[in-house]
Amino acid sequence: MIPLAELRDHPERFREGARRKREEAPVDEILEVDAGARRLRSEVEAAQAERRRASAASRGAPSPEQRERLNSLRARIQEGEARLAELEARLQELLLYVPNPPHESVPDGDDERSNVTVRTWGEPPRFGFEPLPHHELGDRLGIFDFERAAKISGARFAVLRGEGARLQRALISWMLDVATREHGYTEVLPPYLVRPECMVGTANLPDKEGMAYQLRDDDLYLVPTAEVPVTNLYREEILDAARLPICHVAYTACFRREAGAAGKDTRGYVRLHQFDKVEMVRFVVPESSLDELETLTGHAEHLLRRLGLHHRVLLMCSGDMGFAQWKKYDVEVWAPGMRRWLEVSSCSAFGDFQARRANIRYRPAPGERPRFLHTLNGSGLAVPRVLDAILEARQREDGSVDVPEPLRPYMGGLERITP
RNA sequence: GGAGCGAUCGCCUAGCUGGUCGAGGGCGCCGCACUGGAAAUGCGGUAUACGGGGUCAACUCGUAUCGAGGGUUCGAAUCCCUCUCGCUCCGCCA
Repeated sequence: MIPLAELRDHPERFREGARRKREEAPVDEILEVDAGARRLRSEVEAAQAERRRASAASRGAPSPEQRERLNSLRARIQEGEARLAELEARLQELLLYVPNPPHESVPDGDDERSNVTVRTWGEPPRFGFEPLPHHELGDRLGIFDFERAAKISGARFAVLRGEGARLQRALISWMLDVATREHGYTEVLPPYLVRPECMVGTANLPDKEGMAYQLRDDDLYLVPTAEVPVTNLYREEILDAARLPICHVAYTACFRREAGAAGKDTRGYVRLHQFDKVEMVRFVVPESSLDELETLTGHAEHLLRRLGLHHRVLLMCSGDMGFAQWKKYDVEVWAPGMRRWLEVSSCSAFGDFQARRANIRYRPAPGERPRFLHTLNGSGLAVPRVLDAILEARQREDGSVDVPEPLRPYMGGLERITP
């Protein structure tokens, strides 16, 4: 949510922000509704002030004439209030559709072609043979079962078996341990079902309606990412500045309808309706927001370095970054079997955009007025694609796969998965 | 699923025989006094939103806000209705 007062004073900033993001923003309609609401509000307030005075003056025993006048005042006030409530509801609704303008360091561009590679780590692994894509490796190792997944749940679901399931579990545990032990995060294990206001708080609603699974009999959504429950942990709260930054890491399964992705990534363990992800969320003071984004991105990269996986960091251009983000980096890992980059983390700074929606504030110092804090989040990491990269990058000619060093303790010391 | 209780200012709480209640008390916090310094104590201050005025800062005026919405009334935190949320007990279940 963007501040109305700022939009009123500088509408061009938000028009420009939306233009850069290649999105629509109902700026003119907001200005119009706002102007009307303001006019009406002063009228209603004047009438209320009059009623208040008159009612107090005639306290206890209003004369018939006074009574009549007050009754007509009440009618006017009620009518005005009703119309005002409509206008304000409309205004609030419209404000939810104004995108967060990108930070000035965000490059302009239409789509992913304008993203900027800020750094690359490592080299693509070399093989003395033709490396296989992970789904073929997985078949040979017997760790994927897409056919039965489809039988029980449909397309874009996966069943992992044996060492595959174990490897996934190892990745989750290891990533949580690195985040908590080395990067200073506090682990939380949140609910997978959330109320609609949480989805609005993180801006997964109303703009991205249709992305999340909704329950039929209860007004709840299945979380599309841990970002939603974790960010909303402190909704409607005023936090002590001394507590900031608050850093949480959470593992959850994530559920996405992938409605707009028909035909995309249909092969392999890449794009699923349900997948595991470890997510980092930071609540910070506004001043440190963009530094925090670098820190957060660094944490995601660190995991890939430890796994020895070739990866790169992209600064998202304005047209490719999404409605709520202020600035965003994607971290992509190289999958040599498929010969393509896989997005395994998306690290975003939101400014106070989410904090306004979820009403998360902090008190800078005792006695001072509360301010909105800033939120950030980033994957650390999306598990399936990391697993893909591991399989593909660490495969041998005989179809076996070396378990990366850091994960071995989590696999009972297992060094290699063999067919 | 059944029964009951509750929702007030950062936190806890009073008010609920309708006006003097934006709202008392305590805690916390801020300032001052006292002190060598501190504790204790005393005094004062301490909500948010929107709008008007303003050297657009301090500040000041107005209006609203006692879970939400509606009703009764000249006037509602206080009375009535609906809803939401939370808690407790019973049932059920892992």
